[in-house]
This record gives sequence, structure tokens and C-alpha cells, in this order.
Amino acid sequence: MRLTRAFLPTLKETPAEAQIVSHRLMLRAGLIRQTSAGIYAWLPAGLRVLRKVEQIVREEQDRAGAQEVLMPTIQPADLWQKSGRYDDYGKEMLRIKDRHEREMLFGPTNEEMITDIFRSYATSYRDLPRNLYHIQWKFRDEVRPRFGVMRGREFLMKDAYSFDLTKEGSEHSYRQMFLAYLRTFQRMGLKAVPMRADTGPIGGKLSHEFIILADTGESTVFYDSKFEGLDWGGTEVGNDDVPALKAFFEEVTAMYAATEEMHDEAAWSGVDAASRREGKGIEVGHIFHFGTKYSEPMGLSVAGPDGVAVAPQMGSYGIGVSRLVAALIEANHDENGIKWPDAVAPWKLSILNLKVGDAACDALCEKLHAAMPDDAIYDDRPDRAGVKFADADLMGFPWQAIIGPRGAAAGKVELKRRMTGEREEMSFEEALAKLTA
RNA sequence: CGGGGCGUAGCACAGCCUGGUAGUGCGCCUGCUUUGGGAGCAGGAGGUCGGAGGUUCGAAUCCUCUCGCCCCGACCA
Repeated sequence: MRLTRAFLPTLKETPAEAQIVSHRLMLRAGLIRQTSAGIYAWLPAGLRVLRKVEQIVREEQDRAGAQEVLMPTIQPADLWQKSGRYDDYGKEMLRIKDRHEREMLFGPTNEEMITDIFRSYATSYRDLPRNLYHIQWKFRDEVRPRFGVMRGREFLMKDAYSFDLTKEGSEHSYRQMFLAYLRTFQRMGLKAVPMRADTGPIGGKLSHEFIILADTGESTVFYDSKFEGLDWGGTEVGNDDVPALKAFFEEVTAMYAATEEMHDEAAWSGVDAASRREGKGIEVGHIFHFGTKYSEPMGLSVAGPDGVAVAPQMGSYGIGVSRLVAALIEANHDENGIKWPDAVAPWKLSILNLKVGDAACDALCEKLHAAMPDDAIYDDRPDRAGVKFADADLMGFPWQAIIGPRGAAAGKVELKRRMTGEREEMSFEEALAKLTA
């Protein structure tokens, strides 16, 4: 993509409404545009990041055996009247009426709807277990939306729902998601720590929040430093290997991790002093086991092996996909802008032509651009070098190929790594090999 | 939902107290010079001052109502 043709508006100054760094950078780098309080339009660069985050989430859900569906944003009120939450949910639920005066709502979550859908088809214990998820826009009419997409009213969420015959089965489903979440966040280059959590209004007993560590995070967290070195991606635990997954889960949850609210000084003092860590974090995921809280009132039951009807055990598993985009920036930035991890960068590379019009520069840039048409932004604007450096740093492309008259004459490309600031001059071929490795 | 603040050009702001017909910087357009970390000079475009009503000869400015947005606190992916 040529910058002279792209819709990638950057701002030199920070819009007044933005308070936190991710919001400021998202506005300055042209990722999002506010349309009203807590509601944002996603511009090309922001949308590409959102899609990449979404895709990683999707792949790890699939890997864990969950199956994707897509439920609507608008739901009928009667589903919620059945579960009893229509009244409980309060003003946070956006209620609307259609032209026939039917009561509808913009879904804040989907327990009712998925239970209703599943109920229509599941009749036997042989239909269990199942785990269904979707990635869909939600709306919660927050009293005070703030921090950009970190706490918007409209947000993109992945929510999965598991159905099991027994409590033991449901706990296994829970652990599958637990591992999937650790893998998901790690793939994005984030350090995530699972913390035992309050179950809140959704109900149930078993619940964990996933907090990613970022110095600018809102919540204070206490955790064992062992979390920092763990590699979940390499954890080979089969989805259906119940004892192995249980052992894994118990090993991880045995390590101390708690948010301020759940912090236990007695247990904390039992952790080796040298590995006690206190930091800031952002909640990006939350998983719950809640038994028959929805299956019973919604009338979901299947015939058990003995022919007796059983209400399935359920769990729900959320990841704030749009919030993750902001969280990624909170965890990866400096004074010049965003430093996208490779896995989620909108484009892998920015090609900086420092002297548009110079035959050698133009030729080398075009050649590189042609080699990576989908992964590169070619800054072919007739602007000064400083402008291009500033914008490339702001937008946070993992690699910058800096091509100026001096190097270009010798066929040399200077590669800069945004994350570390390292720069190195090399031949075109070497550069291309590095970039496509 | 309680408390506070702000709406003036694409962005950041001044002007308002003390009414006299709108300004600065950045950005944008044209030209010349410049050219490895947000250039210089010259010329130019762009705003019914959030909206409605009122006071007044005259309202960005004073009054009333209204809409929107932001911040602090209680709640949440």
C-alpha cells in the first residue's frame, strides 16, 4: 500500500479528550475515530489490527475444540425474561422497540440466546459436550464510557459457551478454555496472568480473570514471577487428555496471582520473597463456570444415559477483542508511538523513501514494495525524512526499511526494528530475507 | 447516578469578565528554496463561534432552555 493512496491519517497533536496513552496513540495513529461517547469507527490500520487479534483468538478457540457461530446483535426481550435477567440487567442494557412495538435489545452478552439455540437441537447426552463461540459486537450502556476502546459502550467480544453432561466434564471444558486463553495472549506477545476472580452478576463458582501486564494498567496485581517465564504455546496438552489438563491447570493455579480485591497477605507471604511481583494490569478475559444457572430456567435438558432428563452444566468464556487492541498498545509503546508485536501489526513493514524522485531510491523502494505488496506500507510521500520517521514510529510498524540516497546508490537498505530500536544496513537481498523469514 | 469542566476552522487553543461583527499555532492549497528525525520564505483557502429562544441599535461575549463531549467517584470484556 502506498501512503500517497492510503487512508492513514496521523495527527501531530493529541485530541483533547484522550487521557490514557493507548487512546491518544490510537487517535494520533489514525486507528479509530470517535462517533459518540464510547462508540468508535475503526479506520483501515485499526481494523487490520482488530482483524489480526480476532483471528488469533479464533484459531486458538478452534484449536481448543470450540466451534464458531455468529449470533445477531439484536435480541428479543422474551429470551431475557425467561432467564430473569431482563429486569436484573438494568440500564446498562440498551432496550429498543421495533416498528411493531416489540421489545428488543442490543445484546450485552449471549448466554440466553446460545442456550435457546442449543436447546432446539440437543436432545441426548450424546450431543454433549459442545463448546460454541462467536465474535460479535456487544453493547453495554456504560454509565461512564472512557479510555477510548478500552471501555467503550460498543465493543467486539469473543464469547464462548460450553455445555457438558456433568460437573466434571464442565470443569474440563473450563480448563480447555483456560489453556486456550494463555496461548492466545502469548501469541500476541502479551504477558497474561490468570487470577482467581469474583463471579459477579453472571453467577457460578469457578472463575478466572486474565490480566495482561502493562505499566499503565488500571488494576494492581500481585503475582509470582514464575508466570513471566512460562511458555504456554509449547505446552503439549491434548484437548481430551483430562488428567493431563487437570494437572496443568492445578500447576498453574497453584502459583500465586491475585488482583488487589482478592489479595491475601497470608498466602502472599508464603511466596518466596525474591519471586514476588507487584504490577499493573488490564483485564482482557474472564471465564466462568456457572452450572445450570441458564440451562434450568431456559428449559435446556437432554436425556442422560439412563433416560432421565438432565440440565447441562455450562460455562462462558469472554475475551475483549477490541479492548485487546488498546491493551496491546498500553503494553507496547514508547514516547514516539506504538511498537506493534509482529503478530498483530497492521503492516509488517514501512518502506521509507527518504528522497522521492531520486532514481536509485525510487527503484529500490519499488522493488521492495513489489516483493511484499500486502505486508508493507510504502511511504512515497514527497515529504522530508523527519516526517516519515515520525509517522513510522507513531504507527508502530515492526520493521522500517529506510532507503536514502547514500545507501540506495550502493543497493543498501537500512532495517530498523521498532521494538528494540536496532538498526542495521545490509544488501537488498539480505533485508528481504530477514523480512520474509 | 452524584460532583466538576468544556463546546470558537481538520487538530490544539486565545477572545467572553468589561457586547461593536473572529484570531494564533499546527495542518491544508500554490510557488520558490530546502532535503537522514515533524524545514524556511511568500501568497492563499477554510469558521452562520454546538442548537433554540431572549435582552440590546448591535451577542462568540449577557440571560434562559436544550443537545453533545470530557474529567473525578460508585460499576464492568
